[in-house]
Amino acid sequence: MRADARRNHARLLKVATEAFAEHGEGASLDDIAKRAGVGSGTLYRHFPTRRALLEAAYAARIDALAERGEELSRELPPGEALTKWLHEVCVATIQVRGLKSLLGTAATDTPLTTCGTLVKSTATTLLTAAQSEGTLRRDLTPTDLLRLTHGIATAAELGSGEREISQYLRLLLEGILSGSSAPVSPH
Amino acid sequence: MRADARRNHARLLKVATEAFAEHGEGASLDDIAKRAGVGSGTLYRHFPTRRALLEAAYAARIDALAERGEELSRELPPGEALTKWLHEVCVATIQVRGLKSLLGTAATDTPLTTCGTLVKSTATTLLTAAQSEGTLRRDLTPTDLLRLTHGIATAAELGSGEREISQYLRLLLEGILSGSSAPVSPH
DNA sequence: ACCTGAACACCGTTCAAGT
DNA sequence: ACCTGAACACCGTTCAAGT
Repeated sequence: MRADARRNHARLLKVATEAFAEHGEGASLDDIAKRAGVGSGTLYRHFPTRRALLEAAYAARIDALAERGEELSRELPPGEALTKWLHEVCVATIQVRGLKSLLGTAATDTPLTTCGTLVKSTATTLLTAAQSEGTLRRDLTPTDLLRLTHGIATAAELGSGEREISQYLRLLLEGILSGSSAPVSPH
Repeated sequence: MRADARRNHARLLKVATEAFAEHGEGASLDDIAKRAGVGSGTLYRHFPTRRALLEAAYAARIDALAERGEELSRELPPGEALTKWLHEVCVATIQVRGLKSLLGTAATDTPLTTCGTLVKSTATTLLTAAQSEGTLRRDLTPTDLLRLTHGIATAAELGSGEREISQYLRLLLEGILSGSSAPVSPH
């Protein structure tokens, strides 16, 4: 890669991260190119689709989230590790604008993106451990778990945001019908 | 209202309903105006915002959903009525393109739209009945319930769609942690 | 090999002119 | 009182021309 190409790539990534954080995943691509000081064509050369740019901009974030999951699985009992990680995934989904749809792509049976594969792999680790321990239903796949977590984040987002995450996640974990006990709390 | 104004209003509503069904809530407003045979200004005169048009187009649908809830509350035991209604809300959320964001507005403490108020009122009826009966947690407000249902629909939408609704709704009702029993099935 | 920016198609919204 | 449609601002995407 030529020197100026590499520099443009880096600047685009930096500006894009800021733009997505500020305006969400719908941020103007033209504006990103302008702010990075390159022609719009250059943006499309480096990142042919909005998704590609979004992915590149948040790759580090996603990596950290996956790494954090592995860390928790080493440090805590399976049930607690899973609960805590799901909580952090929800927080990231809401708090980091533009991350939401990206995490949504992880919730498919065969994730098409690198970050999707990574997140799903972490979910699998935490889920199987909790299932072996006996604190999680066996009829639940990693895909189901990620979808439901995405749903909980969406539900919490309809409210004031983070405040509802703990509550709604606990409700998913315990069920909303009467008669269930409360084996694990999400905080 | 002048005769031509009333005719335009009706045509816009008809075309808009079709357009939203076909292209989702982001359907082109300009296209709607063209297909209705009116100038774009006329559309804005009748429906100043996209939301207003969306609401008008789906008002009948929402009314039917609320009415259906009242009907279920008369015909079935509270727990079953609630479960069945939530299932139907999820189906409508996914199946009827453009309805999703509209139902989202019902999930606030003080809904701003007529249809939001209606849906929330139905949710309240079903929820309080189930709580009185003792089959639903007491620490759950109608707003929470609608938000969680919206979340479940979103989760199911990440999959193939309707197929997952029953499963995910049951998981919310029963909880995903081990040790819970299954008092009510959503079908 | 890479970049630029004009050009094109599209969309939402407004408003002066018309009836 | 209501409608029309040109006009404006904006956006995504492509591509001929440049270096």
